[in-house]
Amino acid sequence: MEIPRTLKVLWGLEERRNRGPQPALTLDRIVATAIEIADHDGLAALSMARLAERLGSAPMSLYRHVASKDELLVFMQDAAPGEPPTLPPGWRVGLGTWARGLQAVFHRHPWILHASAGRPPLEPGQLAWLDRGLSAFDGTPLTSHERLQAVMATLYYVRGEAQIMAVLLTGEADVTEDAYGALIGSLVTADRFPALAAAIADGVFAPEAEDVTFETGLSRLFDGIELLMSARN
Amino acid sequence: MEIPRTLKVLWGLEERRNRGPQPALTLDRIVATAIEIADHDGLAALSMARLAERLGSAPMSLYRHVASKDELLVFMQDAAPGEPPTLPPGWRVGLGTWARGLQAVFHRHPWILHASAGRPPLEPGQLAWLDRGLSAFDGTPLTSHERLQAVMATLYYVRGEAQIMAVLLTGEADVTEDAYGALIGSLVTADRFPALAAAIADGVFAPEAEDVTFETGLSRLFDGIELLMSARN
DNA sequence: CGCTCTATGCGTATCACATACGCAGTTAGG
DNA sequence: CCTAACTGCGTATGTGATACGCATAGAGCG
Repeated sequence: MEIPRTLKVLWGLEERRNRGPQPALTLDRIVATAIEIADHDGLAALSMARLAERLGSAPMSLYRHVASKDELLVFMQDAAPGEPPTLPPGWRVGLGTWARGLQAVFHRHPWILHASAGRPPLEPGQLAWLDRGLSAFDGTPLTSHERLQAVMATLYYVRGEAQIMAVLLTGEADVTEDAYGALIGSLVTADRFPALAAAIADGVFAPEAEDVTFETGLSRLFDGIELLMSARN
Repeated sequence: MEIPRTLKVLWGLEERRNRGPQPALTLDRIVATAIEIADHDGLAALSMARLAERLGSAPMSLYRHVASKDELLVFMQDAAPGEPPTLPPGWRVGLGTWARGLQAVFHRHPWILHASAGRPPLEPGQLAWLDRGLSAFDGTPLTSHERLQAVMATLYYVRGEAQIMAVLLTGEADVTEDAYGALIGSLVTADRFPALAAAIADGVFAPEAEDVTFETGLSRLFDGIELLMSARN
């Protein structure tokens, strides 16, 4: 079982010698700048050339610190979420805080959703969040397995929501929000999409009160978890 | 309010003249072949050149039928899911069938998760699925708004799960499943990740019975929806 | 029945990008 | 002070998307 280089670096397992010149570039600085670019201009705008330019170095210099662009993306994914929030007591508020913190991360760094995880999490940053999420259930009667499944379900929900909402908020939309209502109304006919047409007729796509979706769905999920828990008491 | 060309094509609103030579290439054939490539070799392997080669034409010929590669991706996203499944009666089984159908789509076409939606759905394929999902609640006491939120929550959950699981199943993993348990056990220490360490000690990452996650979490969510519904009766 | 106009296939060229390879300069430790 | 371990980076190569414009095919009009 060989630990991949990328993980070794992330966990600080790489022995650093100290022979050569003073590094003008650090991995931290590279990753931080790459995150800035991705946050500001999107993942597509992040090229090794642009990154090097922003860092004041030549493109190839980056490869002394990063094996490939893919590895850089892994580093970025691990660093961008930062420390998970401190959770208030009570599993429901606690996990709610965790979920909203995660949502905020995805809103701040939407590109994380495009850079795929690649495997079950083994990066320290990811594990810190997972650990914090699990800690919300300290003192509850759920088994470890149930706790993990509850946290993962929450993660799925938050991630899915963020992904659907991401591009909507990025402003890439080729149709404005106002035009959307009109367009969908004209395209959706009752004979072809009966249930949807009925919903539209009830005004579900009117521009008011739409952004409660996240909280509402989360409450459903938490209600379900609570039901499981109360079956244990 | 101008309807983007892409949507016009998808909804068949484009008037087709019929003057020139018989097209050797059709949009349908292009999209179907592109989906094949993406399914088989991943989205990264889908280049206009490779696609053209598979179609027996020159790369630039594709641009007569598709405005750009991005537009092609939208067409692919719309076509790949196919028809939504017919739902059995009863909202819970119905929505469950819908969710599992959607999960199957994501497993069959994992690249859909990477190609971003771009906006709230306006493609006929997406709307067909949304409509079918909503139809699961026919005859229930939920309001249109609540139905939409329930379906969207389910969508978020399924999509999030698929995205986390996708690359795991693609086999890109740089760490085998067996090695994973050992690795995570050695990296996660109780002082740094107490809750996670406890869970691991309880064997949550042992290789047995892990894939029930999808159904379990979905049951939690459905329980929450059911609670809302029974409050209405 | 030939003319014309629209649509199609595609060759060429350009530009952006990731990255292999190897040289040259730098400095800590012997 | 000298040498090995490192760093920065110039050059070159291959891939990919796509603008532009030419040549051609065939439907409908005269």
